Amino acid sequence: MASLRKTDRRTEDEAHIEAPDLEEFIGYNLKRAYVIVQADFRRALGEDGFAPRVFSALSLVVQYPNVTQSGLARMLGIERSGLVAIVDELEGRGLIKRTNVPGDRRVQALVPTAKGKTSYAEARAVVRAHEDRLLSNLSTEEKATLLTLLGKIRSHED
Amino acid sequence: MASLRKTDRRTEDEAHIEAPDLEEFIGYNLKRAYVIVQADFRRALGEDGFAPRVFSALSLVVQYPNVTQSGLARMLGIERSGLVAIVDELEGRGLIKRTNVPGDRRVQALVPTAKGKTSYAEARAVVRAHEDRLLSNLSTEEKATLLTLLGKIRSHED
DNA sequence: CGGAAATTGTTTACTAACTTAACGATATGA
DNA sequence: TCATATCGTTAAGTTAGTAAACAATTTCCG
Repeated sequence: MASLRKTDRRTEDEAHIEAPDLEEFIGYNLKRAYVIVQADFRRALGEDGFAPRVFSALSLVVQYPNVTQSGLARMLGIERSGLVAIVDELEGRGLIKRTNVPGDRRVQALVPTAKGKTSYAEARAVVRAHEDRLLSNLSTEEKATLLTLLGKIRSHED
Repeated sequence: MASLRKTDRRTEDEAHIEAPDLEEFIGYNLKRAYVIVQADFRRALGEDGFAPRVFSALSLVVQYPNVTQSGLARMLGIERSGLVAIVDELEGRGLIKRTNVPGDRRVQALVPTAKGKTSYAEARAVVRAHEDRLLSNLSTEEKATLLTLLGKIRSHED
C-alpha cells in the first residue's frame, strides 16, 4: 500500500481503492445460484410444466388439504391477491378445487383432486431428478448443510 | 400405514400419499432465503438507495474500470439490452461515464467517476452491515461454507 | 481487396411475478 | 348492534427481466 504514513488515514483519492468484491456478498451469490436452479427447474418441467410457484402451491394443497387461500398465501409468503392466479391455474387444470366451507361463507378451502394428487407425485419425481442432477457435485451431507444454512436465513421470515 | 400386505405395492389411491415436503427442495429454500435477503438489502439501502442489481453493476465497474457494456452484462449474467437501464441510472446519478474507446467505435467503456467510487465505498459498507446484521445467527465459518456451497451451484453458470 | 458475418449498444414490445388499494360479502367482538 | 376485521377478488402499477430487431461498426476469409 503506497504512501501510508503513521496512521490508517488515506487521501481522498485512496479512500476507495480497496479491492471491491461482489463475490463476497451472500446476497449476490444467493441470487446467482437461485437463477440457475430456477432456470433448470423450468427446463426440467418443460414448456407446459408447472412454474416453480405453481408447483409449490400444489405441493402445499396436497400436503394440507382444505387449506384456505389466505392460509396458503401466508405459507408461501405472498399476498392473497397474488395467489388468485396460481389457484386459478391449478383449478383450470383440474388439479385442485375451491370448495365451500360450511360455517364460514367467506373462505374457499382448497382440496386436491385425484388427478391433482397423481400429477403432483409425478412432478415431484421430476423435480427431485432435476435437483439430483443439478446438484450432483454436492454430497448428501453438503446438501443437508445447505438446507440448514438456508433455514437459518429463513428464520427471519415473518 | 394401513392395508399394506406383503409388498410395497399400494392401491392407486394410496400411490400418492407419501408426505410431500416442499421444505426438502433446495430450490424452494433458495428462493425463500433470497427473498428475505433481498428485502433486507432494500430496507438497508433505503428509498433512494441502489437496487441490488444497480449496486452489483457499480461494484463491477469500480472493480473493472473500462469494462464494456457487453462484458458487464456477461459478468452479471443478463442480456445486453437489460443492462442499458442500469447503466442509464448509474450515469444519470453521475456515478459512471460511458466513454469512447479509440480503436473500436462500437463499444462504450464504462468508467466510475470519483463520486461513483466514493458512493460505492459507502454503499458497500451499508451492504456489509446489512449482511452482518441479517446473518448474525451464522458463524463466520458457516458463512464461508454457505459461499462455498452456493459457489458449487454457480459452477453451472454459462 | 470486398463482401459476408459478427458484435455493440440501443429501442421496442413483451412477459412473469409480484405489490397496493379498493371492493362486496361475510364474520367477529365490544 | 355496530364498528372492525377477514376472505377472495379485481384493477392497476412496479420490477426485472427477455427476445427481436436495428444501425453502426468491426472482423473474417476467400
